[in-house]
Amino acid sequence: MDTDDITLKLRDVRAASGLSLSKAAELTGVSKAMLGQIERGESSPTISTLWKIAKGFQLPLSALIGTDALRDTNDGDLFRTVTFPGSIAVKIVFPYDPALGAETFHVDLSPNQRYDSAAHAAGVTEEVFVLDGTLEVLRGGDWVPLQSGQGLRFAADLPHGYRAGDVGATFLNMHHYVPTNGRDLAAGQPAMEPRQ
Amino acid sequence: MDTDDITLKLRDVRAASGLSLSKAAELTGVSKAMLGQIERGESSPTISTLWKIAKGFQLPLSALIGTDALRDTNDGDLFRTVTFPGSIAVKIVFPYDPALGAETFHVDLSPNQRYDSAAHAAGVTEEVFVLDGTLEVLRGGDWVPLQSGQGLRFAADLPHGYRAGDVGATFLNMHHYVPTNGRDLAAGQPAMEPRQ
DNA sequence: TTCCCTTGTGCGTTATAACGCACATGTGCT
DNA sequence: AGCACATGTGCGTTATAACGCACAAGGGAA
Repeated sequence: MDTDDITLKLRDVRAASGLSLSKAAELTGVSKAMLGQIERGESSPTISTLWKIAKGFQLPLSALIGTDALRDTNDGDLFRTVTFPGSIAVKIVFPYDPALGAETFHVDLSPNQRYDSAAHAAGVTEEVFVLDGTLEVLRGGDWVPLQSGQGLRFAADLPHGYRAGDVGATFLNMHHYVPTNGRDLAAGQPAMEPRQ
Repeated sequence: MDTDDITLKLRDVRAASGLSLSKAAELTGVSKAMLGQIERGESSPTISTLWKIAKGFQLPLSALIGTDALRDTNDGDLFRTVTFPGSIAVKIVFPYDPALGAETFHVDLSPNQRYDSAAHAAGVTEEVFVLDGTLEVLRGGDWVPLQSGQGLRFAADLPHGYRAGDVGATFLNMHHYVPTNGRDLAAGQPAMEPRQ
């Protein structure tokens, strides 16, 4: 999905409305020369003018931008690595997306390695799916044993921890945050600490 | 939803990944001075640079633009009926939870077996993580090849499909639905005003 | 035909997005 | 203390988005 699709979208939208460039310019507050250039792909509009156009046509921005571009991530060719406080390295399988409120990590623990996590924000839920080895998850006050191919879902707004077995453990770790409505982004922060 | 929220979104996204401006600049190909100005609302980025940023962070554009602004006016209510049409055997790893809006399946395809899925409801996002074998995912007209350990996130409100390789494929399939809590979707806000 | 209007595009100027570099501050380390 | 490094911001320059205006092409209507 490319950004040129905006040109097609705008052309279709304007054609559907039956408006000329002049009237569209008068309606949106964007000069008709600029509208023409955008439609021809000769200019990459700023979001400010994109917003003017969407407002003039009384349309959401999604009507101008390709829907695939709004949600498809880049092909997961290479994973970025992030380090949690506690010095375990995890790989990002699916990065945090505010629209989903979810992120997925790929974690690898050496034999008998343990990692404890403090309580996250209220409402945060974690899921664990063991890919290889054996793992124990501290949920509430109990260590829940998991084998390869097994999963566990638990509330992460309590202290919890992970402990690998004698052969180590590899598992996926999904974080689900509470849906952030609008601007209260501070409430649904992902759990990745600023660390390198 | 105001376009200034892009500043908040970008700040939040960058903080979530724990990246500095310098590293974010190196990752996205956008100068750190520009990233800083965007975060501070001192500049209205073009969609071209917005695309660079999204690509660098491996995020969809919706992670940077306010979701309210993107919502389609006639979306209507989304149905949470999960219909995973029969012909293939799936195992429920994590059942559907209304609080999360997510569910996870464990799918096993025999060699060269193919499964096509019709478009789901608008806004549904799927994630695929290959556990074993090789898999190809039909996303937006293209077959994306995936190997064991690789993942892909894509919009599932378009026709999509799965095709196993010569050795079959085992993969996790996560479905993310959109929370249906009523929100202001027609709220049009003015664009960012040019500075003087 | 001529006149008038509207269509979309091209041109020159202005505003500003984007860049590279340098600076001030802060933090950790010895 | 001092040093080294990283962070984020300010400055000057370049690239380009956006503007206003003017032009050429295509319709009708007389």
